[in-house]
Amino acid sequence: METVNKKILLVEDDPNFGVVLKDYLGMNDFDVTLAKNGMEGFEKFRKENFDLCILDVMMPYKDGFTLAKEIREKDENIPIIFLTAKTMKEDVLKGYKVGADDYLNKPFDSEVLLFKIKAILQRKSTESLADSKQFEFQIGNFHLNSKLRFLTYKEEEPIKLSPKENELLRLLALHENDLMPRELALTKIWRDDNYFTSRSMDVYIAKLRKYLKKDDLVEILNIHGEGFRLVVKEDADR
Amino acid sequence: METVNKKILLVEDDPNFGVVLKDYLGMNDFDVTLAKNGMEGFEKFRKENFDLCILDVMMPYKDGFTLAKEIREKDENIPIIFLTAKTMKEDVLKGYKVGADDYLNKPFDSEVLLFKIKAILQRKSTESLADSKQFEFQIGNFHLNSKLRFLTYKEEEPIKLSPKENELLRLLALHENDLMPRELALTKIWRDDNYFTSRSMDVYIAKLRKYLKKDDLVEILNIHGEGFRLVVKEDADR
DNA sequence: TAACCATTTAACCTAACGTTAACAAAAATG
DNA sequence: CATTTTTGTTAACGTTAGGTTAAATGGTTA
Repeated sequence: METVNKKILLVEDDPNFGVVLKDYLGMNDFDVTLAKNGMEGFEKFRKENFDLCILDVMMPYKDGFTLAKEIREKDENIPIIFLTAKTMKEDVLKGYKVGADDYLNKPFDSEVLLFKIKAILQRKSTESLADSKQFEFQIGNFHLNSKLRFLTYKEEEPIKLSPKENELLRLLALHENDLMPRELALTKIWRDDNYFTSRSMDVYIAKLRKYLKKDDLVEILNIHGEGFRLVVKEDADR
Repeated sequence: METVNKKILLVEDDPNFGVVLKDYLGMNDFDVTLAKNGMEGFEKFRKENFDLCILDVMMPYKDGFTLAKEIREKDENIPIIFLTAKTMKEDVLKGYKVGADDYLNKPFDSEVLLFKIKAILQRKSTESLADSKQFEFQIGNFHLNSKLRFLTYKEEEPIKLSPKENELLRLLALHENDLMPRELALTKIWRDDNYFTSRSMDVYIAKLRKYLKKDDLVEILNIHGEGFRLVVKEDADR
């Protein structure tokens, strides 16, 4: 089968290390573009469509986090792996805020990096099955405009939705009458699947249920241990 | 969320190394069963449902390759990783013949093993998404939706099934009118074949019989000492 | 700084689930 | 036909997931 190599943007200021890593990844069937600093990295990012970014944190002029933030503005889904010399907690936190997919502390085993890359790309590729560009939904007698974050019941005044409410309802709508796995919402919306994000999600399910109570045809059911299901019953009139 | 740990069968004759490795994997959220030789390894493999096998090649009585061949006869898809002291070409070839998924030469970096395991399991799990599993069944007048865990009788309100009820009924349906061996359900669903899981399964058979009582055409028969049979009689009307 | 809003965290409660025990019935064994 | 093994059924129990409300946090804006 014809398979195109995955494209990786590698931003690393140490030229020796950068070239070695680039060659290593190249030998493993990745197309690697090497940038020597954050500035150059962003330029290259804008010109090409990469599948994954590997960013050194400690770089002159523009550090990895700042670069990541800029990259995220252009593409909120691209996987980012940080290379960092320090294990400092604040750095890790900072990284997660800009949506790091993984971390590696230098020095690291190159084979480990390879497996992380493969694992992330695989995860993303299965996730993207759920990716959709649909932003408007008819849900029973409700209409959801996910771009404007409006939920309208019949001819009433639209209800304003918060970002999280909106994303969650949209994800449910994308799976209308089908299972929307907990894990999917947590990784897509909260970007982290742990006890607290899970509880947070439950809070938002409660909020959505409150909104949706207006329409008897619509309800959010739980499938224990699996996720939720947005059920839209057939209108008896039709 | 209910996430069951992956089960690994580790067959390693060096007791010290075996225990260390078992503990290390255990710390990383794997359930590891350790066997001291090929014989014991195969016994344990038959009793439980593992997700992956790690086999030492050099072992007394029964070497890793022979064991792998036996394991492959029972399950042609289970991932196998070989641990070997030598890098000899013929061994590598021999390993690939029995379908090795990966190799590690001793001594190896434990973190590398960890990433190999994760990568392999992830690959297998996405592969298995593709081999279209059947999740919907017509059972007499019942309809089973195994994805949403619903059992619907004619036009009545669907009955919610618990995960175990659902899996068990699905397994019976896959063997409709045929024997569904006890051992199969126990290893596949309970992942362990012992007295207690066996009694637990009987409890679930009772629950399913209660649900299925609505339809005279459907019943679960026991075949003493063998297993169960989901019988669907022909509808006289058709 | 105060006031506001979205989100997270905490606390507490209920429902769902699976296992186990206990006892009954049926089938196999010899 | 007495005994053992396997299966059937019910109920109690402990654990975990989910539901709900309110308070804490944190960022933004006036």
